Amino acid sequence: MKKLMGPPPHILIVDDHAQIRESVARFLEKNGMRTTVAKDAVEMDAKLATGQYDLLVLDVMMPGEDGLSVCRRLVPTGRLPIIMLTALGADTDRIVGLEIGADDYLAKPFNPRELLARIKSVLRRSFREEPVAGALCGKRVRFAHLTLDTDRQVLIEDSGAEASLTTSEFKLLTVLLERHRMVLSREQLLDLTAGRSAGPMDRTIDNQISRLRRKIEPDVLRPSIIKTVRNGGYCLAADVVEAP
Amino acid sequence: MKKLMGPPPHILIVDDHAQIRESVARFLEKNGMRTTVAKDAVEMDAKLATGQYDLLVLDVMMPGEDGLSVCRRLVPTGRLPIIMLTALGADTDRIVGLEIGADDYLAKPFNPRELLARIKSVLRRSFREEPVAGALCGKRVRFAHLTLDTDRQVLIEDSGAEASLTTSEFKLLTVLLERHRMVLSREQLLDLTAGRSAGPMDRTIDNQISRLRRKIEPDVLRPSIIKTVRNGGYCLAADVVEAP
DNA sequence: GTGTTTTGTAGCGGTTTGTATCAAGGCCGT
DNA sequence: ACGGCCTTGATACAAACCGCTACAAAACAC
Repeated sequence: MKKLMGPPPHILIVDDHAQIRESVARFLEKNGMRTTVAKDAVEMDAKLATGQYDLLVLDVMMPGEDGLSVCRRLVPTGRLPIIMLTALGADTDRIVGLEIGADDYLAKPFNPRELLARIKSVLRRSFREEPVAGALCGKRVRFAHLTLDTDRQVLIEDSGAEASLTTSEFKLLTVLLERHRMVLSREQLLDLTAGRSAGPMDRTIDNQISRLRRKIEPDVLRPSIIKTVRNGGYCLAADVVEAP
Repeated sequence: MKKLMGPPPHILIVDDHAQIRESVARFLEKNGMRTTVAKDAVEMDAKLATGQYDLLVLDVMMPGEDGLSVCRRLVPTGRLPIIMLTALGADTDRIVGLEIGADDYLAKPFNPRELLARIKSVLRRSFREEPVAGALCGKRVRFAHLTLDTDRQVLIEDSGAEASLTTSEFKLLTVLLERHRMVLSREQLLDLTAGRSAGPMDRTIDNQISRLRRKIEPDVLRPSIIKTVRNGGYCLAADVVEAP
C-alpha cells in the first residue's frame, strides 16, 4: 500500500459522548494524525472557523443540530471530506448520509482500526493540492508602503527595492494579509502556516514575526504594520488592496 | 442531491452468483446506469480489455482468483474505482480491502439502494479529482516566457530559441503545468511522474527539478517559475494558457 | 558489444527554521 | 514610583532541508 507522507492530516471529531471523542482522538494520534474534538455542532463551527482541517468525523445522533443537518450544510461548500458515525442498523440514516454527500460512514460500535483505514482511504481520494498562497494566489497585493508579488514571493518597496522572502515568512505574511486587521493567536498562526499545533513553550511564531518584521517594518523598534496584541497574538494593521 | 448528467456511468459487476449479478445489474439499470457482468476474474479481464468502465463492483469470495487479489492487481494500474462485496462479519477482509486501496465495500447481504448510493458517492469523488489531468495532450502551452510544444516535447523561448526536454523532464513539467499554483509534494510528484512511491531518503525529484530549472528559469539561482515550498514540495507559480 | 544519453544515488555545504536563553518592557500590586 | 511577574523581542546555536556536483546504473542507439 502507498504511504501518505507530508504533514500529518488534521482530523476534526464531533461527537457528544466524551469517551468516544477522546478514545478516537487518542487512537488516531497514536497513528500519526492530528486531532481536534468538538462536542456538538456549535463547537464544531467555532473550530472550523479558526482552524484548518482535512477531514471531519461526524456523529449523526447529537443534541442540538444533528449530523445529517450539519452534513447537508457542509457538503455544498466543497473541500472538507466527511465520515459519518451512525447507530447500527439505522439503514436509512446511512443511505441518506451518503446521498447527501458524505464521503463515507461507519456503524457504531466500530473497530478503531477500520475507522483509520476509512480515513486513509478518503484522504487518499481527496489528495489535498493546496494553492501556495490561498486566495491571494497569483496576485499582486499592496499594503502600507509595500507590494507583495505572490508568484515570485518577493516584496517590492515603493522605492523599487526588492526583498525576497523565505517560504515560511511568505506563508506567514499571506495568512496575515488574508485576515488583515484581525487578531490571530499564535496557535492559529502556527496552524495556518505550518499545520501543526503548538507545544507548551512554543516561541516559533514570535521568532517568525521577528524575522518578518525585519523585512517589512520601516522602524523595527516601533512596528507599525504587524502589531502585537499582548496576550492575544498578532495583527496586520494596514489596508490591503489588490494591485495590477 | 445534485445529479450528474452526461453519459450514464458504466459499471462492471463481478460475482460468481448469477442471481446476484443479474439482480444488481437490473437494479442499477433501472436507475440510469449501464452495466456489464462477469462471473469471475478471467471473464472480468476480458471485459476490461475491450471495454471502457467507470467503476468495478467486485465480490471478494470467488472461485479462481479472489477479489482481494484482483484488487491488489488493479489498484496500482490507476484510476478504476472499486467497490468490494464482502461476507458479513469478515472484518479483516473489509479492512484489508480498504488498505489495499479499494474505494469502498459493502457487506452481503446488502440493500441495493445502499449500493447505488455508494456507487454515486464514489463516482462523485473520482470525478472531483479528474478535471485537470491530461488536458495538455497535443496542445501548445504558454507560461511565463515560454511555450511548451507537447507534441515534440520541446520548449520554445520567446526569443525563438528551442530547448529539448528529456522524457522525465517533460513528464514532470507537464504534471506541474496541469496543477499549476498547487503545492505538490515529492511523494505526489513521484507518483504522478513515475508511478512509484518514494524510498526513505529519496532525492530523485529534487534532482529532476534542478535539471528542469536549468532549462526554464531565467535566473537559476533565484527560481521564479518553479518555487520550492520548504517541507511541502514544489509549485509552478505562473499562469498557464493554451496557445495556438 | 560499444558508446552516448538519461536517470537514480550519495554527499557536501549553504540556507532556513525551531529551540533555548537572556534582555527589555508592560501590567499590577503595594 | 518601585519592584516582582509575566509577556514579548532579539540573539545564538543546532538540526533539518534543499541545491548542486559528481558518479554509478540503466536505457537507448548503433
